[in-house]
Amino acid sequence: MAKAKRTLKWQRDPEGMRLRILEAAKQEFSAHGLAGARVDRIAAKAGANKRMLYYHVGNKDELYLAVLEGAYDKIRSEERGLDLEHLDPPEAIRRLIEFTWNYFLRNPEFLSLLQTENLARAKHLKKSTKVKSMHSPFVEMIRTVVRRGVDSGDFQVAVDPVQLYISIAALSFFYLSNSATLSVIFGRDLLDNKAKDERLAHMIGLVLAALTGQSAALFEVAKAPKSRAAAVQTV
Amino acid sequence: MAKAKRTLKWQRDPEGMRLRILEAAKQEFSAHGLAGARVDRIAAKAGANKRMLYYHVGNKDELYLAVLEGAYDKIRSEERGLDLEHLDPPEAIRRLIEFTWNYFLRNPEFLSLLQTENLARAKHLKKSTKVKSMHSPFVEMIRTVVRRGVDSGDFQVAVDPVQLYISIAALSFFYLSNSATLSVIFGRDLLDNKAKDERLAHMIGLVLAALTGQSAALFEVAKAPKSRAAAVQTV
DNA sequence: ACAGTATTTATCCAACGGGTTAATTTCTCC
DNA sequence: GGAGAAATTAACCCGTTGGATAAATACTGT
Repeated sequence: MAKAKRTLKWQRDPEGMRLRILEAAKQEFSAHGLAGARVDRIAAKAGANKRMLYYHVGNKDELYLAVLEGAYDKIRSEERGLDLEHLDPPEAIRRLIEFTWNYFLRNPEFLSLLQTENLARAKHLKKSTKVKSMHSPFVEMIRTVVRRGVDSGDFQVAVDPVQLYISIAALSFFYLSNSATLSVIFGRDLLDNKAKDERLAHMIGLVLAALTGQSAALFEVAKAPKSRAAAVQTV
Repeated sequence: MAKAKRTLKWQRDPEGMRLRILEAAKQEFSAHGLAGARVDRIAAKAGANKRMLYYHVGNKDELYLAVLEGAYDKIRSEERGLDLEHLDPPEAIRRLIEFTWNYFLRNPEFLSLLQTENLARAKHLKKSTKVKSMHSPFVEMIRTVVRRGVDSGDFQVAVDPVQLYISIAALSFFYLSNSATLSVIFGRDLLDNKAKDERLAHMIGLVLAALTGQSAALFEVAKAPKSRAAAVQTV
């Protein structure tokens, strides 16, 4: 009784509320896409009233854009924390692939949001000056790493850093974002631990083999006796 | 007058109608996703009445599944038409990459549909026994090509064919399906002809370099004089 | 303590959207 | 040539949904 009095009817918490709204919106948009997302569900998940969304962020589209900007902001921030410049080039590339893979694994909503935004042909992203100014540090990182690798003789090729960046992202992104349909097609779970480990090893092997020309050392199997090669490959 | 009499009010054409409905539905679902698609728009695009959709195909979900099944059917059919078994292994892989790239370019709705279905975690695909039974011939193709390549000494590695298949698809798929956001992020059009040519060359170079270990021959730039290497790379 | 403002709640509503019902027209086969 | 089935049209139904309005409640500074 006395307690009920202390917690009157509600407390003010604008910042907390805004964060809860954005978090709820992120979940809702990534789970259902833009058209499939329900404003009422976002409000409910945020423990709020629907009116609050409009008060603190804006209408559905503005809400969506805020979520998208937040997602880019987050990955850019983590990317900046990765220091690859001083590693030897093959190790730097390996770390880059591992980071990308793990980031996507840890943030599946990011993948969904990008898929959704691309379905919309980046209509919203184009309007966001904020995101346009958030350049990934990876392109320059890759450029210098590749240059160093070529100079040191580790790498055989001076590959376009943008292409390489896209390729590294692609190898992880597609596997994870399309794992649902791929798992059905192949009739096996691509997301169990064994499959994930194999995928990471494959991606690292593929990219490093291409750059260094040392296929043998990077994929498990080399030009070993054929019988053994056949045995080791995982299928 | 006499003519107007001949074309009374409408003609019967169940097969044609069904096809027009499915084509319209494909466009609508790929342009707007499942939740964003509008049944009325599909009807209008098909030059039909909304009731016709339900009469000839079913409700929205069934319509969507029919479209999805049609999309898989089409790509599997074209895949079967590709005969790579008798080519020498590097050439076979090159053709495989080119086919994948061009198929995705020619059928952007296929990409969108897959994105949409993955956003839905393959909920509909799982219910389709039809699609589950449509195995891609590429996995076995790749398996034998890789085996031949290893035996002949063209390839240094016996890579898992499923992994390679996914990787080849990934390199094209991600680039194209995410070209809208990537173009904004990089501030350049990834779909103009020059960019597309470069992308195809990059993908072929990457995969073949990894398999053969001959990076130099495959990417444009080798361990040439550094100044030249820097000049040639595109960025 | 109280006036003014920021924050939150409780309703409401008009448009939309998927789906249905019932009537109408064309075709086919006897 | 007409009866019955197949195909198509037109109109309607009703729950949902994004968004708006207005009133209530909790802070803040003075």
